[in-house]
Amino acid sequence: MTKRIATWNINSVRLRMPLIERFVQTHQPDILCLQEIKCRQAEFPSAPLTAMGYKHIAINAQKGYHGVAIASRVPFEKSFTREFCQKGDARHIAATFDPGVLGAEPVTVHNFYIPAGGDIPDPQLNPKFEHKLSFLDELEAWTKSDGLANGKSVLVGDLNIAPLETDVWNHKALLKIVSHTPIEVDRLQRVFGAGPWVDAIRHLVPEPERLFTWWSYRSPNWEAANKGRRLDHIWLSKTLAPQLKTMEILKEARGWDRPSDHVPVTVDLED
DNA sequence: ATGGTTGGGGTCCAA
Repeated sequence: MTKRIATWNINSVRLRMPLIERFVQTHQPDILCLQEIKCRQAEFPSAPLTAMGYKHIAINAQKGYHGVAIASRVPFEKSFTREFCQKGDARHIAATFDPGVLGAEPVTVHNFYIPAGGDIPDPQLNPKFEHKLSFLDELEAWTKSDGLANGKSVLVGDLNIAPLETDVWNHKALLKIVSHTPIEVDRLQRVFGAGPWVDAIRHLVPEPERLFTWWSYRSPNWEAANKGRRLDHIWLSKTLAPQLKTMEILKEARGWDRPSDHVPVTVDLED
């Protein structure tokens, strides 16, 4: 059976439960990775998710900010989190699935919410940008030391970086805008250069086709202006690439009532 | 170059 993995920066999970229900009804993801849940552990809407079939839930929460969760219809063997930059932020959670769920071998799904990085693209002047770069450095070191890509791994989430020229609406205009600056794109490339990783979305839809997963709230006519960026990602260990069948970026979700500024991204993996 | 909007928590910060 093919399994569908979805990633979605939900921007307050409590507020968006009607949107999650709508997405689940139409797309039936098996494994749903959420970022920016913005609630404490006890406030996470586990009951309605369980009622929708997501009986296996792992949460890394903090009050008010950030927070990530994995809700799955298929059981996972274990889940774990890692703290980055010793800041106490809830920006990572992972779940390891037994052989038979996502192929013949165990597969770990990592769900990330990488720091946005503030406005000024200079780590000397902007501690948030420094945090973002440090987070990426730590992630690179971890993927190397633990051989994340050598095993069977899926890495999803809001990485807050649009690495390619066609991942933004205007490459030149955004070169000094945090999310598309050469310095952070270089760091991200180092993360994924540290192992044999495949950008699942670009593997299926290569450049120069433009792909966006986020449109700012600050643009009243987001659809007409279409000044988007591809901030949300799904990467696979290269050994999983043969199982990759399809992907979808659900752009229409940006137009739903009281939307997140990010839309769901899904891939289908054959086992 | 600037300002635009949204969410959470609480009278401002993060995105």
